[in-house]
Amino acid sequence: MAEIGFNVDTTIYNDREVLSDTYSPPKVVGRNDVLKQYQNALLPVINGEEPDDIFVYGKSGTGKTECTHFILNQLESDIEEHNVPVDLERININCEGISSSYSLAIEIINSIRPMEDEISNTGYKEKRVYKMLFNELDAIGGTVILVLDELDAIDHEKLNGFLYQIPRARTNGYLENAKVGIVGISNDLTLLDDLKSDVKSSLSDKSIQFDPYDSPELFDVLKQRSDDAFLPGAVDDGILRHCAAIGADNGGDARKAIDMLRESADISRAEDADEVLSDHVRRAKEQLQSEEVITSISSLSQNEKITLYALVTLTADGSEKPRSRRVYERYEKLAESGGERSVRYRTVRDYLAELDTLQITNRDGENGGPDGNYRTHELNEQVSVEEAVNELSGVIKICGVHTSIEDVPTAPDTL
DNA sequence: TTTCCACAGGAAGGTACGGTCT
DNA sequence: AGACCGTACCTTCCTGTGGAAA
Repeated sequence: MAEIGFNVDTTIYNDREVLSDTYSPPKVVGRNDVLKQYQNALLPVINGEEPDDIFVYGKSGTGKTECTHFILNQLESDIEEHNVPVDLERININCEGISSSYSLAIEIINSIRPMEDEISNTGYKEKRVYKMLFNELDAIGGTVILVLDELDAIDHEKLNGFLYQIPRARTNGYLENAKVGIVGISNDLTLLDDLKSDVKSSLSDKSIQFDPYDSPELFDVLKQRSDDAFLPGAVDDGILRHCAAIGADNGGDARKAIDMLRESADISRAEDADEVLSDHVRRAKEQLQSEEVITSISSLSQNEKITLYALVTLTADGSEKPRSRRVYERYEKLAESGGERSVRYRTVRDYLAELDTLQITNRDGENGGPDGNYRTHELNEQVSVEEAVNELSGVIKICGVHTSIEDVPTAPDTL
């Protein structure tokens, strides 16, 4: 048996927490222009006026959330420091997993109320929910900023209700004590297009766009973090530039670049290396891509997993880029063998579209032949068969071994 | 040129479910 | 207990597309 032992890290990290998602750096790097816009948009707050609603948009990892918290922290400390007579309360809601205005209102109510007074997610009439919400906000009083992160997670059209109600609550007499402003953070600009015109016009007045970071900006971000995170000599600027370049190639996402740096350093530390090397970065990149896909697979529904499993077995059978109909036929067989009720072809097409969106598979449109246009599907090159089969093991147990799954290679070869 | 075929995808509606209200 | 509410998941229907065949 190999000898197992733990060594205290004396060469790489000074403070690994600095590279975590939850860490807020004391200074924001490379976003001065948007911070200025933010500052202007929030001026009514410090003057005790009704706050404007602000719409913040940009791709993920462009610093929207970080800048929002930074500027609001700054606002709070300035109010305190200069004894400004403004009672400011901030309510942070992450909208991931929230599907409608109704659910959002309930989420806010429950975030204000103590645990024992929380209400359930369904059952109440919508009007009643808004009444409860306004009561809670009014009880807080003063200026209340609702920070709604990942607002685009909510079905765009279903957001109209909430975004219509809140700004008008005061004029309609539902709010007497509280001045409520919304800061909506979205990865998706089309959110604004899908809103009703009156809702849209009030939001678009104060919208702030976050562009993706370019490579030099990402370098500055990484440099700032690495100075605190690492011991001297552990990471040189060349490694930071490497991570920055990968980040810039992946949509200018600072979070991804920081994750890449941390993963590289973890690999380096695990190997007792004195410093982070390019090879560590390369392996970290592969590992993170693979992890992302595997996480997506584990979150799929049972039928989506069977659909993916159908594609895995077809691919293992040597069927290159099978089309939707072929995947469906295999899916039906698998579902049947597992005693599951199979869904219709139309639904499986939706599953295949979802798998493509999650980048678990690649979906191509083809034109030609007697069938006109059709779609073909293949596993994303980052998904190894072994990992996919591991993640789908629950489904495989149910469906049994009725296809040529025995032939699925278990070596970590990508297909 | 028209018709047919196989397909993609949007829209609307059905159903089951977990919840509250009266 | 039964009406009602919102949600998730799914089916059905429909329109549009593009190549082949008539």
